[in-house]
Amino acid sequence: MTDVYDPAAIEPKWQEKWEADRLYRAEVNWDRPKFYALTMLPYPSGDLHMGHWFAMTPSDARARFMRMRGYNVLFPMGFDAFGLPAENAAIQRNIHPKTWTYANIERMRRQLRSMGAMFDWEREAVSCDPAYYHWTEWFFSRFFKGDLAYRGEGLVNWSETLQTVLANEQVIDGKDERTGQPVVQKMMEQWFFRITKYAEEMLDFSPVDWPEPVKLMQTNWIGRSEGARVVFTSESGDPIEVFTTRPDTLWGATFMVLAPEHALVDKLTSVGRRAAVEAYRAQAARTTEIERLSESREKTGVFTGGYAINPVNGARIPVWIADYVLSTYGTGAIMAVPAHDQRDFDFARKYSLEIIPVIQPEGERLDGATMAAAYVGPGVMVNSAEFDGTAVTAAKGFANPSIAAVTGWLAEHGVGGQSINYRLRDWLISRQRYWGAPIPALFCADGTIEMVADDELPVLLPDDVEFMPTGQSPLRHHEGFLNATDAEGQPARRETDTMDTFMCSSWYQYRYLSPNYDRGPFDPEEAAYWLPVDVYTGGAEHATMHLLYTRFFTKVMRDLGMFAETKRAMIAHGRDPEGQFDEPMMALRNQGQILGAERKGDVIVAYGEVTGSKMIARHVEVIAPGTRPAGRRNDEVVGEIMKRTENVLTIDVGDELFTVEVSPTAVVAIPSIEGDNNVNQLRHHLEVQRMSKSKGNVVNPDELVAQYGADTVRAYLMFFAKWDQGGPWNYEGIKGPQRLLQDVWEIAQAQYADGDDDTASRALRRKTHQVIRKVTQDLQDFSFNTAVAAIMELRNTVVVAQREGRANRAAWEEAVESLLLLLAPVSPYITEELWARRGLPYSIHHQPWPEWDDDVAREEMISLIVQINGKTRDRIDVAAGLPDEELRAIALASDKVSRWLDGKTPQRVIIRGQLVNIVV
RNA sequence: GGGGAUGUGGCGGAAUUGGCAGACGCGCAUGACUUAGAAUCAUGUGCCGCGAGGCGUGUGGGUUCGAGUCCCUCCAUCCCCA
Repeated sequence: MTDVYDPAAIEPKWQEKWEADRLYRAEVNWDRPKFYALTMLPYPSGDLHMGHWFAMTPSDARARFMRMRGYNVLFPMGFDAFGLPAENAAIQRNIHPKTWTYANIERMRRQLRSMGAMFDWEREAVSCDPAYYHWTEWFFSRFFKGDLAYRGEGLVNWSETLQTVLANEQVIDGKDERTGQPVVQKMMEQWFFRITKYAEEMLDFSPVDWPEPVKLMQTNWIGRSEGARVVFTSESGDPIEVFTTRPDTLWGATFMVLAPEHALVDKLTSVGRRAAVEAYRAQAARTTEIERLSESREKTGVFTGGYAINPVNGARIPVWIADYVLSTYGTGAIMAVPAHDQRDFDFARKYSLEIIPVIQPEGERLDGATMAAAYVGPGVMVNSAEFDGTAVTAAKGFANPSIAAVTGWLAEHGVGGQSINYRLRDWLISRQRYWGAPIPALFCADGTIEMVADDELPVLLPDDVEFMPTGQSPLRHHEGFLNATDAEGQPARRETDTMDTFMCSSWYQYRYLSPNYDRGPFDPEEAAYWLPVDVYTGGAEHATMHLLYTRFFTKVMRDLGMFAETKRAMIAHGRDPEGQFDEPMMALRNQGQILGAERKGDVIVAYGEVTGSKMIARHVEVIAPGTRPAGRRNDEVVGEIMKRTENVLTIDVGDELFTVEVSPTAVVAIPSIEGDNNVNQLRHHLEVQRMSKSKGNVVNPDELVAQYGADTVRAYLMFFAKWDQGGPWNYEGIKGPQRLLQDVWEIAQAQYADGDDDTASRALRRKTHQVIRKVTQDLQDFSFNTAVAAIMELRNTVVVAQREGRANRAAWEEAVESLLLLLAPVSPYITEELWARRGLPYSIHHQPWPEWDDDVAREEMISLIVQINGKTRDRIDVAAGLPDEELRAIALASDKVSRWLDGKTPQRVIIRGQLVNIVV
């Protein structure tokens, strides 16, 4: 007798029992091997969506798998709780960011619990909690004292009308996303972290097991290039330093280009050119960096009227400014060699500047007047004085003899030398926002900057703040916050910028170790056991920024001696601390993104009056697609709804998008929905794209969980797509995992009549052991979809075995219990329930992972594949393990083979495993 | 624009080192059970062809006894950009 499978009854029951029993409490135990499994913490946006489940439940299954394999597993969870959306909510809906954030956290905690994950909630960390940001501030202070934090000039998005700084994500097409006000790029003094100091070390991935694409992206992001510094001189004697990867082309430098923001521009600009230069600088300020770097965009620039002297040959060359040179990259100035650099070439052609080839390819003569493109290949140096004839190879950097030779010459003559440049720039940490960790800096009356004393940390965010509709940080007007006293007791002004939230998420893996610890960011005793993170899971979209920042953070912590006590504790427990603090996460695995589903919009016919560029509709009717051609006339519009905002529709009428406003009294007719219809029931088109609240295509897992149970949703998420790729969401296939669990529910409680067929028993055991092997390897490799598929295969085999009843009871019991154990990490509730119902000891999640025996798993028969010229012509069942000669004889004896050979003699016979290929 | 990825049935996807293309699942079809539907069960299901057979992993080419897998070309889609 089995009752029906009712997840709504069993899931809450076990959830409560597990919590009461502290089943997932992870405690230091030096007698057991540790495993720190970490998954990226969510931003508390309000509701957990399918993307969170897709990221977290497979990570949880993996952590559970490791636990069953004997590891003491730490799998914590928390919230990355500072950030812009909370502040937007405050501005738009007049809710305090703190209220909004904590309400969301509370909601998401409940949703996270329903997942059935083995999170140790006693280790939860919330980054906006003063107990947390106390240490974020403390880190900042330490970084400052270690000369890793400094004040510098950085570009910000400045809105002149709002008098405020906007975040990059608030700026779209050079305008404020919310108000449409224009945004300009403005230099402003801000805080930076010296991440570039670690550029070289961060290029070394040898200690970590990370995906190749992530390592490649970080390597490109850091962008190391070898070259030379060269000091040019302006006519007034000011040095202008440039970095070049091609010092061997110095003799071909025919002009210089400075960034429009370069400090020397004013001084170099001649009286006659001043107006043009100023106009150009204003225009450049309106251009984003991405646009400026775009290679497809036409290069523009203006001549300053000034000249510089090339140090290698004394040539007098004109100095231009152009926005393709960035002040934040390199030295903000370049030497232009149009003959051998395509950007410089385009620029020179456009403005009729001189082009002098200095590298001659073999068997070809370049002519500056007629070249169609810059020459960037190998050759020999020419027109370069004593270096004429030096070989130029395709090698980059100092491995190229021409580059090495000229670089050495520059150093000898005191006009430059070897230099390594990185694309990576220092980390701009300042945010002109309220809802972030305060920067614990004081601006003293004498102009110096000091850090708030440790015993006065944390600098608390004041609660009594008013939010301006402009988005300006309320801290700037909060007298109580602004006014402070420095170490000498003199009045000082507090820093009102807060920290980038990437700062909070750069060290949370340490806070989880001891979220309530108050003598430091983490407890060294906990750290000595758990560190480093063994496997980190999260989205590939964080490949560069977050993962680069957190690596930098750990390296700084190591160099500032913050792990000293942890090392002592490690040694005391007999663990070697060597190499444990060079990297935060030893292994990394990425999941892909769940994209919002594509959906067609309703096709409608709207009748009404056209006023100006839109129609006010009196009647809107949904029609079957294709029944009427899209288009518009004076009083009638036909087309698909692309967008709907309240009662305003954007209709695709074929060749353009047209706006239809549905009047409040209009009749809306939707045949597929019974009764009276209203405008809100009209469906608009959705593209396949990232799920996000602003796009309105978020799939809420709560409803699915209510309908199918968390176990089924978990199994489906692991099954429906490749984990590392993700894909557009659809729940069409959820019936598969639902049937799996339904079948397991019945199998595990079925009465089994003992059988006595040895062959059947062996076959059942063989499948059981093959599946144990497959699931073990797949979970090891994060291949969740194939692991679930293998479990389904075992289910299929067991269902047939039950119907046939020929295998013996031992084989049956082994198959059924293995099935439950293999499924336990995927679907923890149902397996716990069935384990208990079978009278087995609590908890299934404390059981050891099943082992397989290769001998039991070995096939007895194989299907021999017989190919002729690589095409399969026959399949013959033969015993496994026959020698090649025998396989060859069997294959050649096949009727089908002789028919295909048609009397011809085989030239070659290739035998590989169970395949025989006959070449004719 | 730069960087990173991905293209396999109607759909999601599977396929150690180059070696049976399409595991597993959804969907669909036919049948069984049922007053009916849902659920369940059985069988089938890459495409063309009555069949023998042919064709098939985005496109076009190449290497090989043999290519989804390796090399070159082009096309399409997605993600990230301080």
